[in-house]
Amino acid sequence: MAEQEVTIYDIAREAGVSPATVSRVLTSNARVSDKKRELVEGIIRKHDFRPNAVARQLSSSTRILGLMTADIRNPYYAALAVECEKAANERGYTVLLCNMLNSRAMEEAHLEKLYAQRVEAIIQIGCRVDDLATDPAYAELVNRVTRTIPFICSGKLDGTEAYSIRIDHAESMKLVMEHLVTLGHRDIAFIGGERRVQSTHEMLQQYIYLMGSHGLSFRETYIKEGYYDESSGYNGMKSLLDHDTVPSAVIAINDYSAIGIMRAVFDRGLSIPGDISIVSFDNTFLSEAVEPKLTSVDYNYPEFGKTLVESALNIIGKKAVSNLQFIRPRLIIRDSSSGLKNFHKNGKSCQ
Amino acid sequence: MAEQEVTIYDIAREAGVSPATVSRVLTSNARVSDKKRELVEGIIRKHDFRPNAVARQLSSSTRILGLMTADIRNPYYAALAVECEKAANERGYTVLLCNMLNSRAMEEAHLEKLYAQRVEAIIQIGCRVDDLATDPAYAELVNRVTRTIPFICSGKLDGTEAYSIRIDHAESMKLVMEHLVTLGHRDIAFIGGERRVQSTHEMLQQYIYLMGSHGLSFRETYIKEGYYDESSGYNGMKSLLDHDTVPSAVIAINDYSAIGIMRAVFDRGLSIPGDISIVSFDNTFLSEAVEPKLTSVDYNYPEFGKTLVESALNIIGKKAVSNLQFIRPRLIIRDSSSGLKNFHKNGKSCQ
DNA sequence: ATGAAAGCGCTAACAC
DNA sequence: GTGTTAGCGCTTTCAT
Repeated sequence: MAEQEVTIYDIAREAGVSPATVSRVLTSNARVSDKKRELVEGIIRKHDFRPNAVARQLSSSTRILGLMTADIRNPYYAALAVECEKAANERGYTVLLCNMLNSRAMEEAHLEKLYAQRVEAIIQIGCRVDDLATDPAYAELVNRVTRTIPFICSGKLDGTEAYSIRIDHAESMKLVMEHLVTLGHRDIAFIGGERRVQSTHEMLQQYIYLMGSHGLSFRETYIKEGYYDESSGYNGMKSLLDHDTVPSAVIAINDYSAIGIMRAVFDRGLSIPGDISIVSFDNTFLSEAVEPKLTSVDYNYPEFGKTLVESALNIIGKKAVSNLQFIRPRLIIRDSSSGLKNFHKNGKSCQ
Repeated sequence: MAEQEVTIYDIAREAGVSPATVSRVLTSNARVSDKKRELVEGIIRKHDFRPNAVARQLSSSTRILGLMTADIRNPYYAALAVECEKAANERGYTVLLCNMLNSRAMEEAHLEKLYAQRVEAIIQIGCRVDDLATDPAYAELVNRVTRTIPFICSGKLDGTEAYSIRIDHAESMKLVMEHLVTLGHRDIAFIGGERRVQSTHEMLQQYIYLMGSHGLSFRETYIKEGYYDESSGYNGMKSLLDHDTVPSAVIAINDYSAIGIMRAVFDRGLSIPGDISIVSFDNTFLSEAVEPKLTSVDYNYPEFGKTLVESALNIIGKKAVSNLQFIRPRLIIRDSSSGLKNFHKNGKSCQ
């Protein structure tokens, strides 16, 4: 450590050329004679010189994208964040990842930070942008940002110029419901999620609508609101088993809560999918890590990430981008769902 | 979008003061008269001015820490990365997070990037620094970096000036073995992990040693090498059940592979911990998400993250920091381990 | 306490 | 093709 920084000027002096020439071989934005190019490249190699990215960013563009996620420890966000990063890297961009950890204060702090950093666009996945009712204070902050920086999110922000690239949650629910109805299920419950969250709201609405349109009887008690974690699933399912007619199929708000639901089912000595079918959303690695493997709705993370990043870059490049785009979900059918009354499927009466 | 950037000069002109004064109120590094301070602050607020962080970084320090992790989608790295970020934020630092996605090419690319970005220190968790045998090419690259930037890692890098803050894996294994031996287990298997990885190597060695020191008979076939995922656990356990005397306890290389091991056990109609006890490492959220909940070794992520970051900051601040520090593991006892021959613990014969 | 001015390390006109 | 020069937006001596 502790060594004088080598700069472009040192290289230039040693090569007997101007700093501009060194810059040219570095960026290859202009032609330089082979002779000088090789000379300069040699000296750069000799000193292991790496141009200061901060200085570069100050005089040209930063080529940095800001990515704000709710909580990277959640597999859903981790999967999507990684895909965004891949897509960005492919286009020569770096991603500055911020974790909001479900704190509204951090959310604002990170937005400010990314703005100060003059990233070229900000992509936000989760948190305020997922609210059913937009927080006016946050909208105002975003409006400040969008005066100079494109803002793309996975949800919506009423009263702002935010671009939205979101999952078609109604379509997701439709895939799930049709799958279950086709299998013969008529008593279908929905566990987990908060109504104040846009996506959950849409799913809930679609769930109720489809129960009706399929001629199934809708019961308010078949909806168990909660959060998005294991214990929400467990508690929701437990209360369903305690106080109600047992449904033949359960829709979990996500994979994680499905794990809790499964635990509650097993606790009662019931089997999956023999006694109860379970279907979830997100299709994270958890879907394949549990037994039976979960039937789950997939959002095509590589494409989702790519769409977010490509849209950001197109907006930066002044190309026309639709304000609202949808990601088409698809159902991945595994072992947690099966036809009604299909007991003892594998010749086992328990587990 | 598209609006002329407001700079410190604009603020200065409007306030009738010099740019230096505006800078002073921004940084509060020097005293400014209350009168001018309030005047300037008013104008800053009026324009919602935020100083350009890139320009700041160029003229003073960046206050950025580079964090390289193997794969953020792995709950272990996610947990640790988040704690590092928290610790850094508390000290006024920003974290630039890089995902190596288990690719050696990305690992080098990210190291170069962080170097170019002139981060004040680089923390690497996972990948090359976890290898038993240091990759000389990577060591050389790191040596280049450490000429100007402190490098801290979770493993080791022979022949470099890297600081090491690592888990005491031998101690981890000791905790696990003593727990199992105390419960009466004598046939203990070890599933998952690669020998070429330093941590696995240490655990394996300690496992063999402790089998001996406890007078238990060691069988080579009780060691099933693999990777660190669910299917490694599943396949390892399956082969154990197929070809060998069934052990009464299994040590899993991590939570994720433990899930696979559990699946293989259940597939055979055996119970946990009734027939087989399972203990794992990492204590990620998965330990609590499965049934039965896993007994697992915890690494105190908040403290681990804090130690990494504090050490980095101390090195930056030229304070004395030990080249090698250890994180003390602790065992979290849950439901997947119990006394030998404790069948039908909960009155259930199955599941 | 405050202003003038010199960087920080690089890029990009502009001139030759 | 190549060098000169003026920024990019801020911080920080150095005077006053």
